[in-house]
Amino acid sequence: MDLDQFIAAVEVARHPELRGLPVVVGGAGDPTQRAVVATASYEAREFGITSGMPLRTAAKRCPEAVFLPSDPPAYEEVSERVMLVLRTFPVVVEVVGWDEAFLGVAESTNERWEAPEALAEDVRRKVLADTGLSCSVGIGDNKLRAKLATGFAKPAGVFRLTRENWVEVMAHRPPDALWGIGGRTTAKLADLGISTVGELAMADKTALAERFGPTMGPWFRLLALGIGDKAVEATPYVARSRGREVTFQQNLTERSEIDEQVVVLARRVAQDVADEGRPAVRVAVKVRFAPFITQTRSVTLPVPTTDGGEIERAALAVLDRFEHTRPVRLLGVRAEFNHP
DNA sequence: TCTGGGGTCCTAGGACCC
DNA sequence: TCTGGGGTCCTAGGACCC
Repeated sequence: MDLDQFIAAVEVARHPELRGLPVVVGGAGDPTQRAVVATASYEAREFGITSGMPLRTAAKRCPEAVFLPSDPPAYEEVSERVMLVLRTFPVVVEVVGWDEAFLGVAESTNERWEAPEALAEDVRRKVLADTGLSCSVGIGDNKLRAKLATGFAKPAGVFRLTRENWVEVMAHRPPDALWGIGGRTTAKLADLGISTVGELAMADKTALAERFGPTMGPWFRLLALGIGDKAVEATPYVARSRGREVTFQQNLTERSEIDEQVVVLARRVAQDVADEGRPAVRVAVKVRFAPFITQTRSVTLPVPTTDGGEIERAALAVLDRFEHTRPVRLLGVRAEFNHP
């Protein structure tokens, strides 16, 4: 299940007068600031506005669009309501993000599998009735195919992608149509003479391993064959890390100011670590220098800790290891936990 | 089109150890 | 004399996803 234009839909739901207008949500809602589009309404997408695009660009494409600030707590709350609706069905629910979840239905034990479309439509109807939000449902014989199917189901529809129609639907598409292959890998594959999912499915395993490593190479081929996990897990997920980062509207040039901001971030991270109740084993600092040069440095703590002072000191020590020669555009601090 | 913030996982080289 | 083999940990960066 994937909610349609989720963030924009939440905003339109609480500002009904915006229905039918191009709505763009992102940053502080000010298109002159450094920020990107979180979600654009379908009306805004008509103007070529897409997620991840700088707000400034979006404003150029559609000056009359309504720009709204991003309000994560509001989206979190609505998301939780949707997930509660999903849990009223006889399915295993695995939450993937604010706007997505896998619904696990056992083929052999659930008569609904005979007509998964009927279940899918029930889900769509109940989500809409109980939350006012439109969603799309993809049906698949594994998670990869179900996930990709939601894309073909959009907006407000249902689509079934299984072993039966995989080749017909996917073989002619570029590799980045797959979930887990992006633009970078698609470009590298093109260098190997592979430009479609069908070609990737038939590619030489050894050649892929040589180019992309022993895990990724063969995995890409499996993706192209439509092979993937079937297990839908309801168990709450355990974080591997917690981080905070901020892009400054004006680059920082004073070292004292940079130190101050790292302390602010480290204290927030320390609070998150304390809330998590598990000790941090490693602290990483990210610096994006002007114009857009991103570097990270990190340290394994001598002793795992939840102590804010320790995390703060570690972050400052790591910050000191960068070569500070350019203005700073972004700072980030991240704490890592031991694997659960 | 001057490019957010929150994450995850993989890779590869060097250190270090036996 | 001119160089083992395996394993683990640490670190930086890349790629991807929502």
